[in-house]
Amino acid sequence: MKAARAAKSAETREKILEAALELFRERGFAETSMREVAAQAKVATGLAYYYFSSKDAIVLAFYQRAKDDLKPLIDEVQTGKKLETRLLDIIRVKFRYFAPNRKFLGALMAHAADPGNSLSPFAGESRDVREQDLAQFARALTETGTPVPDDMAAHLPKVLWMYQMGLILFWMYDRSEGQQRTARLLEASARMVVALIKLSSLPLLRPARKTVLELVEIVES
Amino acid sequence: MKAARAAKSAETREKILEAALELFRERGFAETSMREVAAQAKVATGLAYYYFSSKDAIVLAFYQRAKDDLKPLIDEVQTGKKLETRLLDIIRVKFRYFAPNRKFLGALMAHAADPGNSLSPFAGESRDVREQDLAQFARALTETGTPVPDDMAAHLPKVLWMYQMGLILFWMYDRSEGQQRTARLLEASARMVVALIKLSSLPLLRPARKTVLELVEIVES
DNA sequence: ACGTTCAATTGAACGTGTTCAAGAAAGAAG
DNA sequence: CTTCTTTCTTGAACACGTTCAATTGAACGT
Repeated sequence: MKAARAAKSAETREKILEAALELFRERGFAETSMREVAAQAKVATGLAYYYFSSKDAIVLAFYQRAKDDLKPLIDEVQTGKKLETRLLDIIRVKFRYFAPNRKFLGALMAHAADPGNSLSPFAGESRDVREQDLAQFARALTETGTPVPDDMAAHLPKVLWMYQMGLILFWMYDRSEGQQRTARLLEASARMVVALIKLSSLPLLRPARKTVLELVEIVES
Repeated sequence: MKAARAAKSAETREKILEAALELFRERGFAETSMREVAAQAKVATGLAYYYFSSKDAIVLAFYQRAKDDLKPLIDEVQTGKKLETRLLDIIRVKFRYFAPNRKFLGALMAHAADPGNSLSPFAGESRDVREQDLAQFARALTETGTPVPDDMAAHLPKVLWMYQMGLILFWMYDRSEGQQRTARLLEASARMVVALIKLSSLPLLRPARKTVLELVEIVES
């Protein structure tokens, strides 16, 4: 029986992942050792490394799972008629989903921020997550019939993705109760982002648009 | 003799700092061990910890020294008549100074990006550095006689500081030869930043300015 | 000169993330 | 059933950042 073996293996992997996430949530990422994770999952230390290539990889696995969990939750919310509503809904769904793990998600950011790591796990592994995010923003733009200048169309989803990432970073640092500061920033900034997109279609603002596009192209090159 | 003792102590500290920076530059931050640093400085491992509370603290010490080194270099350049020239000059001076250490400075960012570290060394220790940066941008604004709306005046230096930090982050990641992408981004973005500041004085744009200010105030609260 | 004091210095020790040689378990092949 | 192969699983071992009890040695009071 090949399937039973694979199932048992997946089960063990899951057991380790759950044990780790539980401890990360309780005690924090840095404060939890791989030995404790293994003990909690009732396996030997080395086995955690058989299933996960590093401690960071565990957080990354959670991140991958989040991608799959979030897909239907976001699809459910891709109904609003206005772009602003869609942006708010998409981002709020993510905040709600990640809320219990808010504190230790920062640990991932910390390592991802290290330029030395650009080739390593993160760039490659998190590509699917980013692709999915981009598709969601692209969908929100087209389905709401938001008019977008031709030269901006290719870049706008990525710009919205960066906007989202900035908000998530702010959210991870946000120590206000219930992260209400992030909530306010989200509302105010989403309004502004949408206003800017609308303004960008005005013929009068063509030079300004070209200037911004120049920046975007340097950043993405 | 008390002074001789203190001088010797400072000398040892300097010896360790130099040994560390040399190895960090050659081999990278993560790839250099504290034992190697101590060996290079010809002292015992523990002594490095007598002078520096952690490995990160060594990079921080370099960062502190940079602040003092940069002060006269930037003063020298605070002469341009136009705000754009000043911004370009100030930021270019920093790039030039940090260039040899570009790769390992990222290591500091990585740890500083961890939300769990907000109370720890970085927030406190890097305050002076930030204060000095803010003062430099404030000086550039006033000495060039740039007209700034009253409600923006208090925030603008910090906004410029954030702009600078964004550029530095981009620069640390920039793998293009001689970081030419950063050079181009700097030029294009500085032009835009200055244009935006000028536009912000137009009475017609008062509502837009208020919107942006609302965001800035949420972020800084 | 002699003991006292305290900054400076040492190297072993701790707990960490990670690796690895060795072994157990489970199918496949004969 | 026996042997071979592949997949899991183990725990000791490694190098790391960091801590610490112990030692040195220079300045000081007497």
